[in-house]
Formats: sequence, C-alpha cells, structure tokens
Amino acid sequence: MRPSEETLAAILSRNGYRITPQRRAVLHAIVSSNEHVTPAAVYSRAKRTCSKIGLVTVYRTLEALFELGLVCRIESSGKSQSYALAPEGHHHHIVCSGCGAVTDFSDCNLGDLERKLARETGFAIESHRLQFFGICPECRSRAAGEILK
Amino acid sequence: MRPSEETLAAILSRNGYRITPQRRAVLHAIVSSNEHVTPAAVYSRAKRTCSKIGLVTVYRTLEALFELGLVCRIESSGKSQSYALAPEGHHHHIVCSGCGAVTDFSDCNLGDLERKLARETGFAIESHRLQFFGICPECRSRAAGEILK
DNA sequence: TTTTATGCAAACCGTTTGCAGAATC
DNA sequence: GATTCTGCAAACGGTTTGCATAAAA
Repeated sequence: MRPSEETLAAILSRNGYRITPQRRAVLHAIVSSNEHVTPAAVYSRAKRTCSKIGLVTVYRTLEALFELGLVCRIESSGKSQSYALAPEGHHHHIVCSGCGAVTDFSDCNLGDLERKLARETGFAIESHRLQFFGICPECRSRAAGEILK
Repeated sequence: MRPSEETLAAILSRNGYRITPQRRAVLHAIVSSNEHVTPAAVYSRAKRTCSKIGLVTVYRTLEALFELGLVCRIESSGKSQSYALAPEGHHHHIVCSGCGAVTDFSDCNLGDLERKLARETGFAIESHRLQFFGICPECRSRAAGEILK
C-alpha cells in the first residue's frame, strides 16, 4: 500500500531531515499524484500548497527522497527526469510514447539471461533496467477517435 | 561485418547528404573506434583528421547517421549520450559502471513478457530497451590488483 | 549556380551551486 | 542557539539554433 504523507515525513525526520512547509508540499505533491512527475510538475503542484517554494528546493527534496529510496527516478528518453512514489521492490516501467504515462510491472525474469551474459562477457552484473515503450489504452482510444472523424 | 568508411559515405551520399571533409572525419572517427563514444570524443578524434571541424557539425552528422540507422545511440544514465556503429539488428547493452565501456548482446527473449504485459496493461507495445549494469573484466582485474597492494 | 553544409556565437533547458538570510529543532 | 534549509541568482554542461559564409554537386 502507498505510504502516506505522514509516513514519509516521519521517515525523513527519523533520518535527520527537518520537516518544513516546503518539504511537506513536495511530499503532498508526489503522494497525491498517481503518475510519474517531472521536477517542474512537482514544483507547480507543490506551489499550490506552499506558494513560496522554489524549484531548487523541489530538486533537493526529490534527491533526498531518492537517496532514502522513497521515490524512484526514471530517465524518460528525453531531457527531463521524472519521479514517483517507489513501489516496493524490484520493478520496471512501460512508458507511453503518446502522453508519457508510466505503468509499473515487476516480473521480469531476467535471471537466466543475466547469468548467461555474465558467463559470456565476464561482466559482474549488478543490476539491469528494462523499459517497454508503446501506446497506452487512453492514447489508443483517442487515436481511434481521431480516425472516425 | 562492420561497414567501412566508404560504405557509410556512399549511403550518406545516396540519401542526399553531401560528402564533406568534416563528415568523412566523423565517419572515420566512429568507424575506427570500437567503443561507444560521446559527441565530444568524436569531435576530438575527428579533429585529428580535419582540424577545422566544429563540435556543432559533429552533432549534426551524428544525428544524420542516427536517422539513417547507421549508428546507434545510448543514453548512459548520466548527462551525455554516446554513439557507436550500429550492429545489425536488434540488440541491447551491458554498461560498465567502472569505466563506461559498453558491450552489445542480442538475444533478449522478451516476446512472452511483452505479450503478457500488453494483455495485462492494454498498452500496444512497440519496443523495449534493456540494459545491464556491472563491472567489466578489465575493471574487475584492476580492482583485484588494487586490493593486493 | 543552385543547394546544402559549416562555424561561430549565442540561446536553450534542465540541473546544480554559492551564499546570506530564515526557519527548524 | 546551533544547525539545517531556503530562495535567489548565477553557473553549469550538453545540446540546439540563427545566420552569414563557404563548399559540394
């Protein structure tokens, strides 16, 4: 289950971070958004809660959350990164090429491949990243709508 | 087998691109390098062949080569992208966290997973990207050497 | 001689940093 | 009251663009 804003704040606090209105605003912004969001998006969301927050603080807070593993970061193939509440455990993403929406999945079953590659290449493999790209259901139906017109 | 500089130049020409000393220099730079290289690296290599080349031209040429599928681009998780001669067909990368070296592999066997995800999420999946990260053989033996000292 | 390519400098975009003042604990 | 956080503005790094000049076809 998704951690609440309170839970996250408690974890931050327990790790020596101070709880400020700005940080609460960032927490609120990511907890209340279901998608992956860019720092800029977090900023504009957070600004609704705490009007004097600066973009810099958003970056710093997201970095802190990322360090603590509370948030995951995805480098969508373009310029800007995006963040979301970290689902528990190992997972990967499916990214919509139309609207950028991100869906998670967790069963990747790459153990055999990893062992094989390690054997063949001599690499000590430590991690992997897997992303699928495609068109999400919403964009598909939107596209279908366009055609009918 | 790897295409030669001549072959690449011919393909460029056939596609309406003019063959300039600068473009030859870029072609030479990537053909003669076995690793994946950043635009900046291509630039300094190319400069040896054609001293008056500018970084901008390198970017533009790499982009053209990428458009034609002659070169593949990898977004290594940091700031700069890197390019290499495109191996034929579908492939993925293993990236060394130590030195950045990149190795290719081609058998990923993700068809079943892709179908399953498409079914479960409703995405029309079009492509995927898979990267492994680890320590390459050279870095491993270097690390072993450090320990012995 | 028409069309495309080049280089420069300057713009751009997302991100990071230095620092004085403000807020938390 | 000591320490951490904030916001601003300015720096940064990689990449892109506008434009006049130069070169390829």
